[in-house]
Amino acid sequence: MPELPEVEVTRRGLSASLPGSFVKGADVRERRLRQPVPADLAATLEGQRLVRIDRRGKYLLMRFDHGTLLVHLGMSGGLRVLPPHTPARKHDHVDIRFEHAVLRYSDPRRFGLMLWIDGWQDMHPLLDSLGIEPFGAEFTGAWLHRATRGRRCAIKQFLMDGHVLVGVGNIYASESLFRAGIRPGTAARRLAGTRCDRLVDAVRETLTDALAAGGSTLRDFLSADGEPGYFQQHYFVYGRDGQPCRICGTPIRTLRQGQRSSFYCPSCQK
DNA sequence: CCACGCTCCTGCGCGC
DNA sequence: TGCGCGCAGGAGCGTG
Repeated sequence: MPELPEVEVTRRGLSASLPGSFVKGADVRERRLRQPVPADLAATLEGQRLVRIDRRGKYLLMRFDHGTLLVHLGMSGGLRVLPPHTPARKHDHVDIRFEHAVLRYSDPRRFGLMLWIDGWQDMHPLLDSLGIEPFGAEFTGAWLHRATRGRRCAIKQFLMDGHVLVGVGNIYASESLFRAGIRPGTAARRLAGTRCDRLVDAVRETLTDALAAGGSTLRDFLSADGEPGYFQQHYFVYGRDGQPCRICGTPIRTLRQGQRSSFYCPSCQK
């Protein structure tokens, strides 16, 4: 499932070939995503040049001459650059046709999103309330310590709250907490300053490693050129219930938090 | 403001 | 071999 590293890998992949190209047309085969794909998307995009691609959290912001195509990959979404006239398969919902390539959006579970915003000012409710970026200067131990004061929720759920911090989903939340030596069920407000420092470092390291490995994958994710990422081979705890901790050998345990599975080592994490 | 649970959707793995 | 079931999950939204 695309988390921040996968989205960033996609952004870089697309940015290598598409900017500067003009849209010849678009084909929307399935409009029913999280919100409906605009009915007039093809008419809107036709003739516009793709200038560049930005990212905010897990949203991709494709900057065209007159506005921004906002794309979220949801759970199972992917964007790929393909040769013109490549036949569409099941779940290939949207094509944006450029002169020398087609940008294809596929999303079996249709949790993704594709919306048009006029201009480049990112005036959209979905973007207004997003939290801070994990690679931004604001994200420090001091910030985390302050932000968690009074919060009774578990630190794992706090990390995954996109209105606080963007880009950390279920997989990397578990992985980051393992690296920081903090149990996922710990109440956010009980973290002392030094543990906040350590957690901030762990989040950055986890995301950096995932990015360097090309993003992770469960089953669905392919980067922009169609190559799967390989970070999943490096998971310390995610999906490893009952298997020995890679550090100390203690069996990894699982925990249900807010309808999500968390994984942790009862020995390495306190 | 905060915490929590529900919802969207499809593919896969499991048990029988 | 096939069927039905439960699970996976980002994030908005409604409720208390």
